[in-house]
Amino acid sequence: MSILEVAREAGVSVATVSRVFNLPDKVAPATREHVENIARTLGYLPNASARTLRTQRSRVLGVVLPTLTNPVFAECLEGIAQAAVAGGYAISPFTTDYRLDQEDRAVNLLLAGNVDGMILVVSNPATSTALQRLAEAGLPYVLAYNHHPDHPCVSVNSELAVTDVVTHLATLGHRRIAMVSGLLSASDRAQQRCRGYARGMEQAGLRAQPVLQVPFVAAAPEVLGEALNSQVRPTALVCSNDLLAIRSIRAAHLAGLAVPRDLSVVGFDGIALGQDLTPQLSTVVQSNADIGRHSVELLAQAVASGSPLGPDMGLTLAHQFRTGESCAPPPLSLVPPPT
Amino acid sequence: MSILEVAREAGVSVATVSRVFNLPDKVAPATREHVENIARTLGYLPNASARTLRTQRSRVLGVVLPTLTNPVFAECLEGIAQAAVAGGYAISPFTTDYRLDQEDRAVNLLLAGNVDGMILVVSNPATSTALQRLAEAGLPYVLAYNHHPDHPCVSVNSELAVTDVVTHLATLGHRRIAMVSGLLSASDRAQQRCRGYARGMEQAGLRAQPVLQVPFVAAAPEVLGEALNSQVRPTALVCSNDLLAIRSIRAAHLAGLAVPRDLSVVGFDGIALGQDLTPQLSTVVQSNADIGRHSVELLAQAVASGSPLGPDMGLTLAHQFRTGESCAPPPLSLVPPPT
DNA sequence: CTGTTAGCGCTTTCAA
DNA sequence: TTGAAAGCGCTAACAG
Repeated sequence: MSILEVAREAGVSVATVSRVFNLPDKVAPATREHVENIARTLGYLPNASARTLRTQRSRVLGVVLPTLTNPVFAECLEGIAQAAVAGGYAISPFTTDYRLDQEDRAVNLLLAGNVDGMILVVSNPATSTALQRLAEAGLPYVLAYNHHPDHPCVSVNSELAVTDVVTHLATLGHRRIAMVSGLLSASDRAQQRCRGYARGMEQAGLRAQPVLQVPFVAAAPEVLGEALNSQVRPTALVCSNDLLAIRSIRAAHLAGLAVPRDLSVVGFDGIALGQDLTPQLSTVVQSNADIGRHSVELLAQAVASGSPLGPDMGLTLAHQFRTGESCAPPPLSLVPPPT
Repeated sequence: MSILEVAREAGVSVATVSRVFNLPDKVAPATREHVENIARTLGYLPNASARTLRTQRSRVLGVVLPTLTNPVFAECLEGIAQAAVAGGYAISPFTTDYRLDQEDRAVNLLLAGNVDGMILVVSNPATSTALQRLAEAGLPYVLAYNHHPDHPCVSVNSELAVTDVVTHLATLGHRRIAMVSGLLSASDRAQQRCRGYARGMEQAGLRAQPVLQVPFVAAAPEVLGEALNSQVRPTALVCSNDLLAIRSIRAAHLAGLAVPRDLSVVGFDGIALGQDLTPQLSTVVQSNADIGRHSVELLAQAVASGSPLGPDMGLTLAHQFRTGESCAPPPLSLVPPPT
């Protein structure tokens, strides 16, 4: 079913059929209706590849993110998908599983695939070779969740958010507050959040503890179990993300501690599920769908204007602390007496 | 950067360059290396749209699913994405939010987008107009999670699985077992699972109760609260999916009931998160990633063979019941005395 | 083993 | 307001 058959059937030229779909105003109303009818009865759908080849515009946005297994990114992708459809774009997502070679591959595939722009969540913008090549390619792109002065980023101020969380916990009376993170090398987000922790502790006049690094999911109970069984165990855990917070709560349970009675736990991301848990997750809420939506909008804008996004075109979205049920004042017995 | 420039630079014809990328064996090794070098230094990437237009093959698979907000589908999409990359395909996902008009739209967009095949999770295969058109279009497609004799489906036997769950609960001593479902009209999955419940109850010689329908997420505490506060409240809840199970546990908590002490709750789907919760979710586990992977493989096979998948080409994957911590024998006080 | 060439389906000047 | 025709970048006969 090509434009040619529609043209023949309608007794007009292919140019006219094309105009009916792309510049309807430039076609006489009668002709237009006629062509539209023929097209409909024939079930004609303009061929996207041909159009892309001709116009050098695919109306497809590439998306590169670590995994859909973490609801943060699933929520974000949902936002991207919605905004894309609304803007007349399709998307082409790739998953990297936090691996740099996969980042590279995805960007290549996308570049060859004629996407009009890309949204990516990279491990580390400062060192990503994929990002480098992309920037050189002159294709519009925007980073989501990352943060870097040389690139347009849509994110929240993670560092500040975590600092505030620590302050909050300190205000509740906590003194031994620990940070739980995934592999620090795996993402700049993790690093920012740890910096926020360090700053928060400093501001509260507390001594920062070594970050509890959970190298992979299954290691959580072990790593945390050890920390929670120590003599001077923390009374509060600041987790770098919600998934980690959920596992920390589990680890606490396995160690015989109740949350929040014996231990407070705070997450980061605001995944929807957090509110359905018992205890409801206390967390830093960012709208993941909005991060996706705004990324699409920036990109659409760049595509329309024909120029890539400058590093200053990024967006820092608002975040907020949601007081759930997983954090409370420390057990009295564990509050050190004033000195 | 087109094939022409590479050809010029390498001093060969475009045909040779094309062969280097598509039929490397048909090119003299020396020429091949030479062209490869030129292509690399020029940063040449073959244009996917042009190739698609010429070959009528896009190496893109369309995906239509309800939402990424439910980890079931996010896990499935992750599986799809992985298998697709492995098979040399890109994917183009659309989200329908369980709306039929969106299903329709997505299928249209995908049809116009020259995808080589589609994986879809529809509301109801029996009534989906989108599915109808797709089948007529002669494009390979496969349904995931759905179940219907006229279409190739990759799924587990939900009905049987739920029947077994009910049997299990009955064996534990439960008599008042209720079914919790989302809108029954929203999906054939929900209907199958409810049928499984009815059958299980019948087999156990128990009286099936009216299904507790939770029309939308936020309504869970209300609907369930009412049921759980009644005089003859259920001692066990069979939930149509894990998200519903998680909310049911929350609702129980709000109603002052502890799970599993006062109430047993079983889910369906086996989302990864279920194992990190306390209590760990008892659920029917299906490998969502595998459902995605197998769908891709079937589709790839169909594309390779040039013919759509017949209705009998589907796959029923294994499921298993995972005994978590959310189900236990009923409280003794609530077990009716033997008659 | 390599080159020439005809389109794939569409948009877009340019003319009429 | 409409049509004729060029060409986007690529692959695949076909010829050599």
